[in-house]
Amino acid sequence: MEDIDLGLPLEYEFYLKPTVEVAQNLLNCLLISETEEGRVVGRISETEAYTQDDPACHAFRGKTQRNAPMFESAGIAYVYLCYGVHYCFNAVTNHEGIGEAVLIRAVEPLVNWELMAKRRGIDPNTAPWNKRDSGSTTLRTRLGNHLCGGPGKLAQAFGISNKQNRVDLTSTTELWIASVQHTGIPKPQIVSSTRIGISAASERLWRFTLQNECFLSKPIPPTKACELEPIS
DNA sequence: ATCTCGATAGTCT
DNA sequence: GACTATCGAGATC
Repeated sequence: MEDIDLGLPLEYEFYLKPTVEVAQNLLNCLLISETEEGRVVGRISETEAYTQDDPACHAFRGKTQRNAPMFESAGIAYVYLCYGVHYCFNAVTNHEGIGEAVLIRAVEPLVNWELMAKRRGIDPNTAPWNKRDSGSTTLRTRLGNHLCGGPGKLAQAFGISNKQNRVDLTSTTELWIASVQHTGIPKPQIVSSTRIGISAASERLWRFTLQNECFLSKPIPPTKACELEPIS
């Protein structure tokens, strides 16, 4: 169970590409956290891109103490506290001096569900939502989404806090991202939608997921009715 | 399934 | 002083 192939850590150059491209390329890559408590691994299933010319980006109005890591080296972590309670984990992209990053919004738990559940304060055996229902949603999906289906949740499950701000994600010491196949996902499999909780720049469809993905922070909005085939 | 609402604290105007 | 890249509980359909 613990002996899955972790591949190789993504290199500095991976994060230098345009931020929107990096956000798409990060899908299906592995997020790995190693602490004294143990190692946890997840498969990245939802990302969002934030560029400096984007009103929704923390760096839009220039560098401040909080967003400074976004302007630093590509491939480091940018972690910040949101709503006073939750940490959000980003991978910094683009060259130094440009404030851009990719928010990791959801992962599929792969290794050490037990530790993730412990950190999330969940008892997998007695939690009330831990019941098979009559729908298509499986137990595994529901548990996975409770563990890591959202930026705040996955940060907690992976033991990420402001202590991980600026950690080098290309180094396999504490927190890193790895790719099993360096080529990434074929573009047609990628679905883009509006970013969650963002009102500015709503025309930028920079939330990225894969088709048929079930480990998500929120469902993908239904396709517009006019784009659907009529039902005969 | 979809909604509303409150908690909470750091950041920026 | 007014936000906020969220979460979970509780209400309602």
